[in-house]
Amino acid sequence: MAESSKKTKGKQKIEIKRIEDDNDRLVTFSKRRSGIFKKASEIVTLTGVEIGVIVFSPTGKPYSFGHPSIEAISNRFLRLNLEPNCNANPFFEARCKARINELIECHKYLLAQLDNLKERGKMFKKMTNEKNTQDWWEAPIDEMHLKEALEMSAKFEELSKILLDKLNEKSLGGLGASSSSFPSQPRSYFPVNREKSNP
Amino acid sequence: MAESSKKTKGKQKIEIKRIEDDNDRLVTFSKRRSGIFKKASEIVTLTGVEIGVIVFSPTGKPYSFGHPSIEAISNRFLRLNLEPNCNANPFFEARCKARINELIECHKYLLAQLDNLKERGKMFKKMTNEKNTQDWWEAPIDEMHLKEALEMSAKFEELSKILLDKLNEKSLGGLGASSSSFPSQPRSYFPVNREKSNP
DNA sequence: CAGCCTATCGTTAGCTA
DNA sequence: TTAGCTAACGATAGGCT
Repeated sequence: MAESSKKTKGKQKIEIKRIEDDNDRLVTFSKRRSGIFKKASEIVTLTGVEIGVIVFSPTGKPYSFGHPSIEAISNRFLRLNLEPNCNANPFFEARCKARINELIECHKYLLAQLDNLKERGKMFKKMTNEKNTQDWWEAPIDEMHLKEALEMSAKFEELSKILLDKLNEKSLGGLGASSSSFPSQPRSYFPVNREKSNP
Repeated sequence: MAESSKKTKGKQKIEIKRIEDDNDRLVTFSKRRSGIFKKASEIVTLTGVEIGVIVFSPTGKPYSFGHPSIEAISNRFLRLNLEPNCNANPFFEARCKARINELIECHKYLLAQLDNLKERGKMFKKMTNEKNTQDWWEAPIDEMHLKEALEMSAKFEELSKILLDKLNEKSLGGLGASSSSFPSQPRSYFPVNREKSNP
């Protein structure tokens, strides 16, 4: 049929070079950031590796994705432990701990609800084999995202524990010799390929 | 034409779940790692942002991509200037902030899922007015608890904000007003939408 | 492990809201 | 800035070197 029937031009090929238009650049950034975070999430699920991504938007806002956490990745890569935090503030610490604990509780609750509903969703699917009902149910369920959410929950707990640990350790930690191991390689693009001390 | 003329099956759809076969997992990791690094490189060229990616292979090897460099990203994120001013606690603060933001992201994700399922639950109830189905559905749904969960979520955000504020207060009052360079709302993924001082 | 090869699938440019 | 929508484009599963 006539090409006039096409609603949009669809995705067009673009040159990989700076997008000059401010708005386009921002939109492209947002879309691609999401894409990268999704890819990162997928490679974690598929291969079970650890990954961390940090990106600053054109406006300077930081966004990050990390599994199991940015901190864990960062520490593993930098072989760096938390600074001793000389001027520790007990009040602050206590507050922080309390908050974290509340968040954990809240999160667990949400997760339980989610799991519960998910189960029920499955029951529903089993009970109704008619195609029309199956349709509206099946479409938005998106098993993958549910699974992801569950995994994120596990991650959440882990993060919380790490943070609490750090809060406790904090006053004990020594600064010292930690950070010498940062790779001195030219690490842009592609493998760093450093030798590993513990394979 | 006959399908026998096809040389390969091409890319097949796969479930996003752990690849059990060791070799497949490794190959997929390599391919996708390349893909992610390429995407990272492209977003840099297209939008001129700063990004850092660190990933550990299933065998434990570290690979990284960074623009302008992993250190720069890492430092910017951690609000570290590599200066000998090791007396400070910006490490702790920055990490704490990053953590909170990850939790927020995670939490919002879960909440969205929950909301989604809740909607579906309502639709289901509308569609089935038979008492028996209503029974197994209604019982465990517990609308009140759902509402509670949603409220807790709001509370969660509030708490997060409080915590972030405290973190900021602390850095200003605690040590010298030295480094205000790190945005006071280093929210990762899914902005928290606090007021901004410098848009 | 990295490269090549297709056929497919997933991502996203360009618009609109 | 986030949310659809299309139609193309680009990434990649599977298979083989």
